[in-house]
Amino acid sequence: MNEANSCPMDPLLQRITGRWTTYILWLLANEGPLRFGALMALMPKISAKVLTDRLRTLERNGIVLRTQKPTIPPEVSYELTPHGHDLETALHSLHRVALKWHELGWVEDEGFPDAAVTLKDKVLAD
Amino acid sequence: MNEANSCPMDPLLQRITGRWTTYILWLLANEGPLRFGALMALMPKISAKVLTDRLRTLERNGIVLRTQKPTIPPEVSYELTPHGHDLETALHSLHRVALKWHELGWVEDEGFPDAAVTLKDKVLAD
DNA sequence: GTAAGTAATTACCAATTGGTTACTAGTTAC
DNA sequence: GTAACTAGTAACCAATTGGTAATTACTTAC
Repeated sequence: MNEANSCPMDPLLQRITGRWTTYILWLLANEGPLRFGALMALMPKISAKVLTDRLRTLERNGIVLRTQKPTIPPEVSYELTPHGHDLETALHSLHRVALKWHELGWVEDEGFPDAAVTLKDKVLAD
Repeated sequence: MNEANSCPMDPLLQRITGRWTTYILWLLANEGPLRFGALMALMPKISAKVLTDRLRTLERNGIVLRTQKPTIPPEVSYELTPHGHDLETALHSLHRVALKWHELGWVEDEGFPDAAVTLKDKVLAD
């Protein structure tokens, strides 16, 4: 587990992390199956192109299942596969951290309000 | 928590996920403080430029602490801040999934060997 | 007859990201 | 005297990513 080559964490992270990817997984884990349009509505800043790309990749990886009714207009929904459900514990754990940090007033690229204590470099005397 | 605006998951994920970022956090969580060179050795494919960038961002966000001895040659090491330690439970949970999927033979962009069951689109009759 | 609704895909362009090479500093070992 | 050691930084270029607008298909409502 000490060499990147043999550590299974790296390939996993490459596929489930990244802009939007983990958030999509969290939404599916937390809310259950969602239609394409519902996912778009839950992520106002994402474009259809990127959402499609992320869902296709997750599908290829066996993490998300796509279900379509070939009607017009089409109705397509997405849910976690049985394997995808393996991620739920970790996602809920991350969510707990998110809530905690939110309460603490954590801000992106500014850190925590108590930053004076934790943010600065430590410089050890020579 | 249903609107992306108000959901604290999105800002958290934006800062701790992404190529290499989560893996760096996992290494620091799992192995303790590590020097720059040790991190490079554990990630043969990362470049110094990218590693520096990821560490700087994590530092700005109060998740990683940088400690330097101003000697020559310099000695710099990185560790999780107290807040950074909040992520340990989630990271270990992800690691458990990584081990399980690895055992199941999961392959990036090919999914699981039992893909026939989970990978294909479901098409519901009209 | 015309517009709306859904889940995309395509093409094109702009922005962001990442790779590579060279360079730095002061001490120690050869 | 010269090379190695460490943790970067800067400059430049190539590759990847993402945004936007246009388009599709058929049905239903106005």
